[in-house]
Amino acid sequence: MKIASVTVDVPTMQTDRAFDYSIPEPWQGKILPGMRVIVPFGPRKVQGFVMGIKETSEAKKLKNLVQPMDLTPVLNEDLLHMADWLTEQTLCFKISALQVMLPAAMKAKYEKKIILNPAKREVLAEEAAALFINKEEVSWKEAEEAGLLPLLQKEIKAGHLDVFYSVKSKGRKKTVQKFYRAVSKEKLQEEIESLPANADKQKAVLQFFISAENDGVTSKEAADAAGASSATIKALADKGLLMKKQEEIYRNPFAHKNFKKTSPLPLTEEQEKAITPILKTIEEKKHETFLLYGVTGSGKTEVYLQSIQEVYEQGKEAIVLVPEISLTPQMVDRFKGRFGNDVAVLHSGLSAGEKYDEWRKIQRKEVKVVVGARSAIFAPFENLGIIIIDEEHETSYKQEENPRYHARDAAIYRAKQYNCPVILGSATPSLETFARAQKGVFKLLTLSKRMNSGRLPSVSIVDMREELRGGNRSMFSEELFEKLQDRLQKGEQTVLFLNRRGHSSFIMCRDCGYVAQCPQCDISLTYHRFSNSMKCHYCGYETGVPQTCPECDSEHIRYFGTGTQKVEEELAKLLPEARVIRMDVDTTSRKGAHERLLESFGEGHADILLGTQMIAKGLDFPNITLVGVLSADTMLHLPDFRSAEKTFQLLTQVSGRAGRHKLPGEVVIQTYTPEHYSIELAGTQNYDTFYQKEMMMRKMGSYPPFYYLSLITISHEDLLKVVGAAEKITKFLQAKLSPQSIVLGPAASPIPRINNRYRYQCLIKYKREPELPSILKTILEHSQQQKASEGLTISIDVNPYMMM
DNA sequence: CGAGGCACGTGT
DNA sequence: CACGTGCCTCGC
Repeated sequence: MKIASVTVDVPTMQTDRAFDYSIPEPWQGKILPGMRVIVPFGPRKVQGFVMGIKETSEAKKLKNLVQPMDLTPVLNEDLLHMADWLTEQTLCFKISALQVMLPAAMKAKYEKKIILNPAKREVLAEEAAALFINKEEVSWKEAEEAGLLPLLQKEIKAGHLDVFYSVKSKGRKKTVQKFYRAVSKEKLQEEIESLPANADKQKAVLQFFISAENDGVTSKEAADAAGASSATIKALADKGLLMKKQEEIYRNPFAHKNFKKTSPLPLTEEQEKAITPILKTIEEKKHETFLLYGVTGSGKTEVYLQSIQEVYEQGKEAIVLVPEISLTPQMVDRFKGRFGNDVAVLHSGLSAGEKYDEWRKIQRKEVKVVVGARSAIFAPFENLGIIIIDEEHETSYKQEENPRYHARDAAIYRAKQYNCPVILGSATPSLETFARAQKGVFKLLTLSKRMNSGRLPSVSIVDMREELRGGNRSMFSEELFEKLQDRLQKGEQTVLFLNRRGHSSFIMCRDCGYVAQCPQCDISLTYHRFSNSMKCHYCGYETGVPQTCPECDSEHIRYFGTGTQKVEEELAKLLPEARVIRMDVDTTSRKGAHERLLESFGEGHADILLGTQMIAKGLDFPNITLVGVLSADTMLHLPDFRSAEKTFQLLTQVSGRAGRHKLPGEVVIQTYTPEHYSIELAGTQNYDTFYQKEMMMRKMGSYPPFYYLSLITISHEDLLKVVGAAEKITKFLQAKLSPQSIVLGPAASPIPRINNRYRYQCLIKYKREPELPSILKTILEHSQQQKASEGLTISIDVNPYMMM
């Protein structure tokens, strides 16, 4: 056992395989699969993952691996298998699959340095020597910026300098210095007595260390307790009476919070009925996927908690996935409240270091439950007992970069590895999931009643075209405005929801219809009030706001697309007495801002909560009795076959925020297309009818769940080259695929140009196409050669969610 | 991805 | 024929 087979951190097609390295003597037997190692690769050093250990190698000459980066494997065997599966499923590089499973802090940090050979300091050219005054190494970048590279290169050749490559992990473990008694308590007592009379500070500190239950305190803690300063502590340490030790600690993002311990609630009859088959599966150690289909407020979370309880009592672990956007403090509280310190939380609000720490808690088996966003599905547990995906229909479970995986598929794969159940929970399941439940692939569990005897809110749909005809040009319909006033009087709370996805704010000339466009992408520029500029969301292009129309010189420039700020202003005009909290990217970008705003609203410091998607989920306050949706149809017109489904889901979610407790709730949905079935049916909260109707539409369009999709996007600076390549690919596919499959395109992408690159796409619809992965791989391999020679980029998304 | 090699071009 | 610029190939 002395050869390690290693996947290197070089994401290209040619290096997407294992490379063999011999393991030098001191590491033999200590290098294990799943460890990160540093290996020489070509002239430099890179990070790699040990995939396996073997005796022999095909390779002619082996290099030694430099050293391991970990003491124990960071990926267990099951995760290594999962990486193979991910690679196959999403057609990504093995290295990308491995990296996505680890916190970003564990990615490699590369540094290239120039080291001085000390014996040669004297013979260096003057300019080069200037760089090495008082030091023996200079970063490559520094040398480059000084414009000294050609000179230094000569010196390197002459052997006066050396190039050195270093590989480090980005993340740092946080440590703290703690002080301990260096001698016995008795000795300390003696010391106190022998100290001069005026040294009362030192005496107090020593007294503290004598009486302290367990020593091992930070300098600040000791100083505060004894009323001394850190200098005193240091003096005592220098005398050899105290000793200091550097200890590793976890960053604790929840340090300031106390979690109220909760115990299992009595289940309703419905919940009882739903949980029974889950518990049975856990007991029998079988894999099964459940769809927990429960209306908003029906108590799905309690079913999750009690299912986890069962797993927990068996000594097994649980993963709970939650959409990033609803990983709110309220949600975290519920899990921490039940399972206390046995819960790790992974979400984007944490710093890289905090995420790393939470991850290490999991790896060291210090926690049993992980609550996190998409990538938490890769939590390094080894004895998984259950996986839960809340809000199963959320599109954020699909990763939009490589590896383009869907957490739902990953969850099912992992659950099969451990013979444990998956619970998919939603009030508005994705069509794919519900169809599978109907077919019996998933087991359907239903919760049809609200807890707290809350009734579903009554919903009224307002036709904004009528309002306009009636002379109301404001963004509030008469009905919504009256209800707003009413709540204000009663002291009840309102949530106003602004759906901005699709349309963002843009500016348009009212005389000639000119809309500011990005010069590099075929998309309108978005108006950013904060910086008073126009920005492109795709390439980052930024320009000033035109005062007059560049086309016709008109001064009638109008700002379109109601942003939250604009609504806020209008509210201030119409209802000056109302206290409004606005939640959008601007007000929540600071760490913890999201939490503070919600808390403040929950405590009744405001009458109206105004926001974008981020307030659609999870929000659960008893005093909310009115929900207003200002423009329900903005995303209905996106070029996406899921737009009706997304609209229905969003409206249903938002409506579910009202009347969750004693007070009955009302919902007002404003729209320009009240006749659309997704809006009409969201109004009556009728998922089943929506499902039927939408399934018909999908069947007619040959879309999922009737067909699978794969999307190929081709991009290049030259439009002709793109079209040419896209046509070739389409022809190739048509020739290779079975006649039952449909190949659409090539057609320009919905955003035909991004960053000066034209984009064409080709969509494959298929029911059964076992050869497709290998066909797609061929296309990718072929494109690799083209990429070098022509600069073509081809990306493939299996089961895409974004058609852009 | 990033280095070193090599096939060209320019300038002498 | 020395040296610079850009493309191609290779990496255990």
